Amino acid sequence: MPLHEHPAATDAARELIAARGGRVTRTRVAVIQALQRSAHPLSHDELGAALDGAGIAHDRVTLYRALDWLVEQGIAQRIAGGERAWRFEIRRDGDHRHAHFHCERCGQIVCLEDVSAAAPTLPAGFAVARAELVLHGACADCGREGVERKER
Amino acid sequence: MPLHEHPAATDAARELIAARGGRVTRTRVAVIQALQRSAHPLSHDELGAALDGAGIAHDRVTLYRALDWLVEQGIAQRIAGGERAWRFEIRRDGDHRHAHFHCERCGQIVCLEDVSAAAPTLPAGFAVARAELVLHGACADCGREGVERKER
DNA sequence: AGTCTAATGCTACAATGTTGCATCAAAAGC
DNA sequence: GCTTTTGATGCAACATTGTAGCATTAGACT
Repeated sequence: MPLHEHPAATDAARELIAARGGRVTRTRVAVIQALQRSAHPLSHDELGAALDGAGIAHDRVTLYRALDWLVEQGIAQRIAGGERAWRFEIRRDGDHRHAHFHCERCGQIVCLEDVSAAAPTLPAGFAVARAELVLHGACADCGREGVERKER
Repeated sequence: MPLHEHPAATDAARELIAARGGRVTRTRVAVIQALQRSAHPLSHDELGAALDGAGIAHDRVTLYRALDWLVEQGIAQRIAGGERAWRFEIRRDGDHRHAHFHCERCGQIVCLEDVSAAAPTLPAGFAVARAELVLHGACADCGREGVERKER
């Protein structure tokens, strides 16, 4: 059992899962909590590290499948980031259509809560399910003068 | 030598390359032409097929490197599409910051020429180099009633 | 034609996901 | 509480997408 687990947060995660008729498993609970605690979207790798940190055994495939399920259920959402790997974040109430900033120096993805992708006019017949706006550049930390470029 | 090659288009591509001080090679010329001819951004795979069709021998690595060079030189640009693989398109005059539409049924990427990603207000210190706006949904063909869902 | 070196084409590898299948354990029934 | 059922897991093997190192080829220049 993970040390110092917060009961209230755990219960919220468990309910979120049970409400969808899914089985409440260590992996799913831990993934939801990790996503909820994080200020920015997490990659599969970062989530794996979080599970390790929580003392929860898992394997790559299990994590992929847990994430697939969460996305399918609308609990989490997948975003495309700047690199090849997907990143995941919890879907907050409402549509939560915020934009993301990808720092090309440190690789970090930051949520831009108050920036939303405007739905533009489209050719006839096109139906938009969701819009993804990603800004690429240098974040506040990396953009400062004198800051060493981090290897990445 | 490719059959029925259009001399004018070939010359334009050759000049584009030479102007950057690069060597004019079969691969680069063919890649530029394929990108110019295509109405939508092409994946690495699609480009490979195009080269095969033009009777131009190549290998995966060469194609990746040719594309890297074209992007580096500002001749082409990379976009993130809906799937894992990059897609490439020719950079037209000016900044060419148009948006893209990703059809979740047929996987196709369509350029939305007159939709541009609005540069939003950012936290202090953030510098935006480029913005990527991708709309996900169903394209005109796939959205029509009675159209069979294509496997993908 | 000969020289120089950027591009190419291997081979091998790395990163990110996916599939199939036997096993385990969460939820439900007894 | 014990058993059953089946969703979730863990493992092995594979698929896709992209990179690195290095010997060889072929543009460009003389």
